[in-house]
Amino acid sequence: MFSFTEENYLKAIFKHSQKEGGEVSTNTIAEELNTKAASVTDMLRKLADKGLINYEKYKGVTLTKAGRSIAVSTIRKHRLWEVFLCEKLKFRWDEVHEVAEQLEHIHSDLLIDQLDEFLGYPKNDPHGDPIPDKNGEFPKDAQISVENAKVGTNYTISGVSDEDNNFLKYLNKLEITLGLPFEVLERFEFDGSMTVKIGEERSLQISKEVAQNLFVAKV
Amino acid sequence: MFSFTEENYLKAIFKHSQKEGGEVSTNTIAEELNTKAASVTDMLRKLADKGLINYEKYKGVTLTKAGRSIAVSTIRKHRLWEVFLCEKLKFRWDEVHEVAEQLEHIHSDLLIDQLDEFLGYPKNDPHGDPIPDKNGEFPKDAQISVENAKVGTNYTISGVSDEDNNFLKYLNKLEITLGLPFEVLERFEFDGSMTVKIGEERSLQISKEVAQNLFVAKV
DNA sequence: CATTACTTTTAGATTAGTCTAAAAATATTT
DNA sequence: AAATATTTTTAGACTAATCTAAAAGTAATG
Repeated sequence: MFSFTEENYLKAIFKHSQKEGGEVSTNTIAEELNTKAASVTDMLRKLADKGLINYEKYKGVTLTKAGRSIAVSTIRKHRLWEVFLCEKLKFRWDEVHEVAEQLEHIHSDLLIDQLDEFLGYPKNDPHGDPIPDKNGEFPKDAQISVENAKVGTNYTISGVSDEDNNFLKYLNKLEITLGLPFEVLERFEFDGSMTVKIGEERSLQISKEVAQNLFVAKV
Repeated sequence: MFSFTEENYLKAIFKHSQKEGGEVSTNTIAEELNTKAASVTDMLRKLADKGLINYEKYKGVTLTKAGRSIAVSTIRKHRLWEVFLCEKLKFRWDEVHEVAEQLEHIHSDLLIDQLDEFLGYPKNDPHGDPIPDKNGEFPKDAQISVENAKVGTNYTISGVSDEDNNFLKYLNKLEITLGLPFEVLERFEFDGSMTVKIGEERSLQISKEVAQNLFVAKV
C-alpha cells in the first residue's frame, strides 16, 4: 500500500511526463505539489528505491510500469469521484476538485469497482477528461482546443481545463456546460479572441485564454 | 482541521465514555486503537493542549464540548458512508466498516450534507446504530438486546453489534437482516441460549453470545 | 571558455506519531 | 499497612515528510 504523499508525487510525475514528453524535473514536481526542491529530491530517492520511478541524479525522472500503474489508478479514482460528486451530489464544477483530491486516496478495489458500476461506467469526468479503465487504458477521444477549431464547423463542447477554479466559475456564470452545440463565427487574429455561438441562440465573445482552455469535438 | 489520528482518538474516547459512563483510561484507549499506552499518553497531552479533552495525569480523560463535537461528527460521517456503501454500492454488512473507517476522515461539510440528502436523511446505519444529526443529537431509539427480550412479545430486529466481523458474516449466512419480525419462543437459563422465531416461518437456536449482540425493538 | 545564473542535491533540523524500557503512581492483596 | 501487581507516565529513539541553508552540478551568456 502506498501513502497519500507517494500517490501525489506519482500523479504529478505522470501529469508532466504527458506534456513535456519525457523526463520530469525536480523543480517541476516541486511547483506542482507546492513543496520545495529539497523535499522532492528526498522523495525521489524513496520512490526509486521502491521501483516506482527511474531516477538518476540531476537527470529528471520517468515512471516505471509499477509507478505508472499507481498514478493512473489514482487518476481513475479521482475522476470517478468527480462524476459522483457532480451527478449524484449536485456539486458544481468548481467545487469537486478539492474533495476528489481527498477521496482519490481511499484504498479499496471493491469500492471503486462498485462506484464505477453505480455511475454507469462513465467515459469522462465532469470536465471532459477521460477516465482510464481498470487496466489503465485511456479512452481515445478526439477533442481539440477551441483555439484550433475551424470557423463554420459544427462542434459540441466536450471538455474544459480544470487547472484554474476561477475559470470554472467563469464558465458557470456564463452557463457553459459540456454537451452544448458550439461553432466559431469569427476569429480575430490580432488578439486571438473570437466570436462563437454556444447553444442554439447565444453568440458571445471569448478571449484567447478561454479558447485555449475550452475543448470541443466534432458532432 | 484535525488529523486522522486525532479524530480516531476522540472517537475511541467517545465510544468508551458511553459505556463506562465517565473517565476513560489510557489502557482502554490503547486497546481500542491497537497502540501502546505510552503513545496514548503522548497524544492525550496533545489533545488536552488543544482543548479537546479534560485530562489530569493518572486520572483518565473525558471529552470537552469541542472534543465531543468532533467525535460525533466523525461518527456521523462513518455511519452515513456505511449507508451509502450498503444501499448504493451493494456492500455486505461485513465489508463496510474498513472502508468507512477511511471515508469518515474526508473533510468537507458540503460533501456530508449532500450525501445525507442523497441518502434521504437516514436515521440508522446498516447495523442499526443511530446516525447523529448535524447538531450532534442522536435520535433516541428504544432497542434492547435479545438477551433482555421477553418470551412471547413481538419485536423487529433493529440492530446488530458491529464489533466483530465474524459475527456479521454469521448473520449473513443465516440471512438475518434488519427489519425481520422476531420473537423469543423459549429461553434456557443454564447456558443463556434460546429458541427464537425470525421472519414468519423460521425458528432457530441462538447462543447467549448471539443474543447479547442482536438488538430488537417492539413493533 | 570563463563567469554568472539556475537547478539539484546534501546536510542538518523539525514535527507528528509511534515504539521500548524504565520510573513513578495507583490499586490490590495478604 | 507493607508487599506485590497493575497502570500510567517519562525518557530517549525511530520513521515519514518536510524545511532552510549551503554545496555541487548543469546551463546560459558575454
